[in-house]
Amino acid sequence: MTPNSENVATRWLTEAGLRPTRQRVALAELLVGDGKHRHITAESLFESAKKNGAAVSLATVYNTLRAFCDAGVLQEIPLDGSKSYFDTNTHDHPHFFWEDEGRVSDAPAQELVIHKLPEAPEGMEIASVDVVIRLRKV
Amino acid sequence: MTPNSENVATRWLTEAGLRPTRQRVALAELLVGDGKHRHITAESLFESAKKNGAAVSLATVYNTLRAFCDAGVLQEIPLDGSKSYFDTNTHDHPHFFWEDEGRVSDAPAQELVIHKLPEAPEGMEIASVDVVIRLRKV
DNA sequence: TTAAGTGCAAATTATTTGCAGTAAG
DNA sequence: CTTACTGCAAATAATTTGCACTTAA
Repeated sequence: MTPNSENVATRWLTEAGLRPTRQRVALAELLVGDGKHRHITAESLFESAKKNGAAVSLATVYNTLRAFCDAGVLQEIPLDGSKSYFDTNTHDHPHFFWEDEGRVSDAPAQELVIHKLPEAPEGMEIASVDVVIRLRKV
Repeated sequence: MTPNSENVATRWLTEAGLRPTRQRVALAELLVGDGKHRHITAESLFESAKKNGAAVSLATVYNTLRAFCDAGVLQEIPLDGSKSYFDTNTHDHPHFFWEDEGRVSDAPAQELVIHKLPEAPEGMEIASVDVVIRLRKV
């Protein structure tokens, strides 16, 4: 927790048009406090919060993640399987999914070059292009 | 239902090493009976089965879809959101996801050209590359 | 002051499982 | 015959919601 991580978190929230409540600031601090991107699930964020002594209920973690997504400062990573994964990096970029660990990480974006992309059908536009590279042990 | 769709379905099952029971043949017929690819959910397949007079329980639909995936003749489509989608086309190919309808369709594969792909990290190999193009109304 | 946010516990949704019965090889 | 499959109902897992309480603006 850097000295100004709370300010970073608070700014991040207000810029997204979200009221910086105690719980939200605590969660935002864990997400963007050090300027690095994170890949989390509701459960994993809830655990880190507890570890950091932040009193937040699991329901609030869910509601907060949903609010962050709606505000556009967080993005859900499309994976099959039961849990939802979120990423603080909201730019289109590829992900590695480590099948045996059930873990997500960023794939180097500059190493993915899409040369040609299908056009959106009539009356539609492309909201995003999600690329997930699934990895398994050799 | 073409005259030989039952044979197609039965062959599809036995080739996958699955016992062609009455329920499985009925479901396989709905999936591959006419040689076209399908995008379905457990619920949607259950509904079509009922509509076609096939008596199959929902639990069996789930178990069967899981068995088909394990056998490699069906593939889960990675999407966020609560439901699981499945595709009878098991080759790596891009999908359109129609956000407002919650529907999946194939994107023209020949129009996606990936020119450069991140390498798999040490000790890992790429199992598949999933590309989902999310569409929204203009 | 007041609308938005929070925390429980209960509800919902998608999916899986235990187990007794049924059927395919 | 024997082992895998099926169906139900109950269990589980992730997530959402209703509602009384709290708090930021």
